[in-house]
Amino acid sequence: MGGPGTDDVGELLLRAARSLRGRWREVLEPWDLSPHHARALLVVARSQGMRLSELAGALHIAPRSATEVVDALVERGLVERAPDPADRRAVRVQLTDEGQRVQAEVHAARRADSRALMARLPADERAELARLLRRLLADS
Amino acid sequence: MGGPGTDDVGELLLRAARSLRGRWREVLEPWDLSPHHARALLVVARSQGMRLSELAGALHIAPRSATEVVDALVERGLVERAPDPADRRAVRVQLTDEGQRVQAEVHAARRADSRALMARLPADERAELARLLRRLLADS
DNA sequence: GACTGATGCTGAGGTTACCTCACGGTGAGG
DNA sequence: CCTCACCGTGAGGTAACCTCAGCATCAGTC
Repeated sequence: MGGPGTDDVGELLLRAARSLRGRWREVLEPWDLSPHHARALLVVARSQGMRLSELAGALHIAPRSATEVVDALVERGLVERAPDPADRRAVRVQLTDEGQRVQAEVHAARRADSRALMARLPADERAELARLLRRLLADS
Repeated sequence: MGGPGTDDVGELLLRAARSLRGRWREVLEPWDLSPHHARALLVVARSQGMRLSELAGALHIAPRSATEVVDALVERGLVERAPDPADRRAVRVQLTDEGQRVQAEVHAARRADSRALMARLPADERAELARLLRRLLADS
């Protein structure tokens, strides 16, 4: 808008985040992954063999919805379900080799892009930005 | 990876924005408005009598989708369609009195909330944050 | 003044990412 | 072994998008 002075820092924050997400979406195109699925892939990579319900928690979605996310990733051959030997109700989710590979590539690409954006600021200002954001998030 | 210090400023940015949006959603509850509809209401308020296609542009959605947004707001009695005297194909959208009232309230509430969050930072740091974010947004 | 091609909105129908509810399989404590 | 809690999933629903087709209208050409 270019309102008066846009003293509204919140609006700036949202716009910056939107820009970042837009870039991310573009970055993901080569792999034909939605940001959503990429995020799930990353979470699974972070803790292999996690339960479906844990995944749901990590993604802040209902357990039922985690089933669908996993279905989609399984269909793409990126993750697989494995029975939990200790609890036959539970299902453990882990990356396939393909999933491992894709996850690594995507993660690297995202990181590179994020870094490219942040390169607009010199290192010290970037650190300052991080500090300020962390402070905002102190207690949610 | 939660790496050492999460040098990933991008992630912090996204998290801060998510937190802000979550709060916004709560703020809107009393009016039973989705963030989406509230945003549309605000856009219409900013330029009364705008065309549906303009609204679509401002919201970055397809023209067809603007029809639906307006339908919803009309149903809630917040906006109304008016014929464009100069072009009988076009439809102009404007706030009803109720819409005007609600928009003002919502806008004030959102602003107050954003301000409450930002109050975690002293004024000078807030200004610094705004400066840094603006720089990130410099060109898309 | 009629023809042609663009433009503005909307009906029909599809997709994605969520949700709740109900259910069968399983674990765990009394 | 019985009940009660918990795990994942089928069924079915919603919100916010989309594309495509169609009708009304406008603007320029002859």
